[in-house]
Amino acid sequence: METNLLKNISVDCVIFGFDMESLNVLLVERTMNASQSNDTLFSDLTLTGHHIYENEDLDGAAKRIVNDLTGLKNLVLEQFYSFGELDRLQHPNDQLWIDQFEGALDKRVVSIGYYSLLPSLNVNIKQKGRVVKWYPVNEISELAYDHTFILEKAISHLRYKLRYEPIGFEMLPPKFTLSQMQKLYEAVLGVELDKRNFRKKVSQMTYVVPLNEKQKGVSHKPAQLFMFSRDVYEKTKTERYDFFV
Amino acid sequence: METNLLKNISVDCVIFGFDMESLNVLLVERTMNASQSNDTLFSDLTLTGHHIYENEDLDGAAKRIVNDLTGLKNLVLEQFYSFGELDRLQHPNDQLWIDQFEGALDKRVVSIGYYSLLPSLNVNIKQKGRVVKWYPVNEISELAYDHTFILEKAISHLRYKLRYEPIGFEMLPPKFTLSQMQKLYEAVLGVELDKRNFRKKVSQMTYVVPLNEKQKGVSHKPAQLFMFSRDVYEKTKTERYDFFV
DNA sequence: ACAAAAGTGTTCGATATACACCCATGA
DNA sequence: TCATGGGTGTATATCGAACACTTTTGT
Repeated sequence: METNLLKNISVDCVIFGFDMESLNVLLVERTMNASQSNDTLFSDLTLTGHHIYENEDLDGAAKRIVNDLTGLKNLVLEQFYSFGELDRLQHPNDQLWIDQFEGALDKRVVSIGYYSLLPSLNVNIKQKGRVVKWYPVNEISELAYDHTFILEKAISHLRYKLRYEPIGFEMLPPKFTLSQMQKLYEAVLGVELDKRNFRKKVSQMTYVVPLNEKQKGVSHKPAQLFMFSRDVYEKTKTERYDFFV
Repeated sequence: METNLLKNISVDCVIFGFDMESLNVLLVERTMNASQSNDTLFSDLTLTGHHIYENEDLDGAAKRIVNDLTGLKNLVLEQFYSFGELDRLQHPNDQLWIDQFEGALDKRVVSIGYYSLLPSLNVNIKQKGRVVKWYPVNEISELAYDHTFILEKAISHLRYKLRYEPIGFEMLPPKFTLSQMQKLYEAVLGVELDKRNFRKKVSQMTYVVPLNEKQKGVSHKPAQLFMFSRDVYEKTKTERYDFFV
């Protein structure tokens, strides 16, 4: 069914997850050994991406890439920016890697950036011989290729969007407490929020609906559980037309 | 200096302008005549775009495309979204056009969308045998290719951004009145604003600075002139970390 | 009984909204 | 002197920020 890969176009996916502590990203280890001695030449981390097929659209490619890694379907995927700098794959390490493993592909590649929000950290990552792990976004240093830049763009896009729209619930369990939701907002926005003021705001979000159910098995007062209703959100949202200073 | 065109990648530019009345877009007529009879087979409108060169980055390609059409350099250019639907160039008219004028290019093209804001409508458009005109965004019906979709994305991106950041001054003359600025905001946001409340907000924008100069030659009370200082803006802006319901 | 997180209200200042009249100029 | 758009202030309602104690559960 799938045909040729387009050698100049790829999709890179920034896969975000939340573990009730910090905002995390899935990264793949890229380790290159010398062909004879087997010494490690370099070892670094990349986002997950792939070239697109000729008969596949961009959203489809993003879906395929995340699905190949996590086995998940129907997840939130959003395109946020495209990257086409001339030198984006020109680091010597990148060149070595590309020559060895992707020799047929072109050195000039424009990559379309997508991000995905995962339901939780309990997903089973399909490792396929590569080491894939979650890393807290605050503890990531330099990535391979231009992936540090791509990640930064993704984070600021996510942050920007969360400020005005209810995204992010996909990183919480289907039933969540308000404290969990608050921690998510704090992790994404990188700021501490006041509990009472937070709850006052949330109580105006008609699409965050209380369930007839409480937390169980916690050694403190069990919290009320809530769910996010995209349905209610879509039906009640109104366009904002004013502007802010 | 420039080398090969990448056959699978193009950049499309949405060029916005403002004439103190409405928000406008530059569109190019695409008219196809039958080879013998010279009857018009179809005639419609497109945005302006072009494939990118192998040794040119995305921003550079966008700059080149707008410069070719307007002769302007150093204008605001911002990437907003990329378009890669399989059927985006599959309308029979598009196929006819591509076969005739761009035969060497591939039928599978991913296009990176940029928008540009022009200083005014007084720019000299380089016509190059094509008919290029400004059209009020509210009066545009169907465009060629997937350009209606691209335009819609561009408008909503512009609108979204104007609500939170001072962009759009590039569509005003360097010295402008508050009424002109208000009309711009109304045209972009698609809403009427209260004059006194608008001015109250603007007076908090330290980067909109009054000049020692007034309008001349108008048959009513001459208005105070203002300028936009990006410098002041960059120095005084603070990150917002809170969120809205 | 203790530890741990849940849950709750008020005050104060800032900001948004609604609204109407006089002013300076050119024709 | 008239037509045209420029320029201004106040009252009211709403929203954001700061802040501390009681409740419920498991151990």
